[in-house]
Amino acid sequence: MDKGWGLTLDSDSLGFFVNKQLEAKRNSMFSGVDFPAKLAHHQPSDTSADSNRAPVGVVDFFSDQKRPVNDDRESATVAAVKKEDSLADQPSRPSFDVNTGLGLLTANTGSDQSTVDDGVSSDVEDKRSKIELAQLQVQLQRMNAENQKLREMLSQVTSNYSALHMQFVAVTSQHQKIANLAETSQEHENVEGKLGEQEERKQERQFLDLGPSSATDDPAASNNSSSSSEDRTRSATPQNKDVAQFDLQDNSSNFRSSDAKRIGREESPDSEWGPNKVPKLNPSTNNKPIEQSADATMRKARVSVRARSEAPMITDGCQWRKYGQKMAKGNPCPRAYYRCTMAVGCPVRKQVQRCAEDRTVLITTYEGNHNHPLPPAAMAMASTTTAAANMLLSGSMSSADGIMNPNLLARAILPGSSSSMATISASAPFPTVTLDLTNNPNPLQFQRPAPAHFQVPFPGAVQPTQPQLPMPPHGALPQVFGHSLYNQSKFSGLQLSSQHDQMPGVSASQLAHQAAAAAAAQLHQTQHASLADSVSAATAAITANPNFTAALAAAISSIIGGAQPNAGGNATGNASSNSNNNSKNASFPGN
DNA sequence: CGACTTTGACCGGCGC
DNA sequence: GCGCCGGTCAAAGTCG
Repeated sequence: MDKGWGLTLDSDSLGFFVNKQLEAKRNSMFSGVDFPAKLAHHQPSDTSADSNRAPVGVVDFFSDQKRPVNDDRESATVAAVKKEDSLADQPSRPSFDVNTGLGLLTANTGSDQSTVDDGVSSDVEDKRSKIELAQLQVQLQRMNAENQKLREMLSQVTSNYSALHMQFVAVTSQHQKIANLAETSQEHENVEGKLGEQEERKQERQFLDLGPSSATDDPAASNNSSSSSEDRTRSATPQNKDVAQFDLQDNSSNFRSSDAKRIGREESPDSEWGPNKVPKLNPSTNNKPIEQSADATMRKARVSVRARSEAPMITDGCQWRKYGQKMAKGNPCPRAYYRCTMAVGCPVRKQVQRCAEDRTVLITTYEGNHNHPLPPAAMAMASTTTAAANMLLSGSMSSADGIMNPNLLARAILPGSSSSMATISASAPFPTVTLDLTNNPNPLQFQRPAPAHFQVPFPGAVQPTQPQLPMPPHGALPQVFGHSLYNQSKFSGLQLSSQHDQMPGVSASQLAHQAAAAAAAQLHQTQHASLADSVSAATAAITANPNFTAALAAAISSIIGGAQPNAGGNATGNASSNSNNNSKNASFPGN
């Protein structure tokens, strides 16, 4: 697939369509002047046709430089045309110039220098060449304008599609939620009728435990709770109640207002993490334990990022507080537990552990959604992880019956021989999207994306029909989806236009955000037929661009703080905590 | 002194 | 029921 013209949609049908249109335009445009097809539209997989079209003596100076962005080819073509134009008046000129590619236009004119006499005929030829060149320039300009329009159209269409898709997901989720609530509510009331008040409360608590953690009837009863940490006390802050959480609390809050009143500490952030807080199934209530279990599992969606780093922790723009460290089985390196401290009661936590096989690989697992505004640097990572979680969760809806078939997903992710791009594991306790950014031997190579490693394990064959999509509180995803493709095309441009983050007016965080946007959009697109290609494109966007890689120090986590200093000081104003952590984490796993 | 890390204890789930 | 294991708590220690 042609990656040219800044459209890196790969197998995306829309991009394919647009590229085909562009190709048709180019072919028709240059058909009369015998313009080398490769120059107009480099297509490595179709060299035979190109060679037939290319005149003798033409040097395809792009054939050995498979650069990802063809905008430069356009400009190079125009430059060549202009330069040729300037040289047209010279009495003698080389048949072609390997360095400048001027020979292309020499051949394009169709004039044979060896057979053209000096004098009048030569002047006529020159004038004719000038005219043709002028026409070519006009046509090139027109083509560029049309290309730009097509890009904008593509971006707009993609944006509209993303918006519609998100609306569809939201509406479907709402419908399913209502249906589930109606069903469970009816069963619940039946149970209530049979039990005494105390037993009733117990039942409710058990039901509500599916959402937030241990709900209590009153403050006195809360003392009976097995744990009453200050975190949980803080978590009772009202802000949590309005936050779109990742958890079953939506169900609980929507269940009945009277029930909500009995919840002393609903939406405890601690409830969102850890098997200890995993919803307890109550066999007596018989509330479709399978569905609820799967539902809870979906809400435990995690995004794991594997990246090489000597630093103890990746710098992702957020502030984290370490609250525990454990030795995990099967790994000599301890696992560290961090909690987001940028806002009181933020439910986001992460685990950091070095890979047992390769201790240079740092595995960072995120879970939950921030309930507070994020700095741009953190926004990039949050957008990416949220998008990945969205991809994972909404992927369960891609099938007609709403049940995720891991095999189908596996085939979608692993089409044929490209299985090295992604794997699926069903062994993880929680649905996890694993972004493996460690296998990138040559970040300068773009044409073959670095292997993306997407693990989308689903512990059970039956998945809930409605994942509770975690909507990013920071509201980054809409923009992410809306401009993803265009942004991604920009990345390629960055690779060519600047070698060391010298893009004027573009900060590292902006680059990171753009990168995250592209990655997020690509992740989002993985719900569709072009899953593997989208994944590869997203990963390519992440890994291919060295500037981008540096900029992503605060984002996708292929960029690591500490040992690999962040580009431009990481562009994160809140990295003090992390740097502090780095300095203090002398006993960090693997160090 | 506040924020953070360390680290042993604790808790609940799960498998045998 | 017991032990293992992952995750969390919280007191003590450290640091700026």
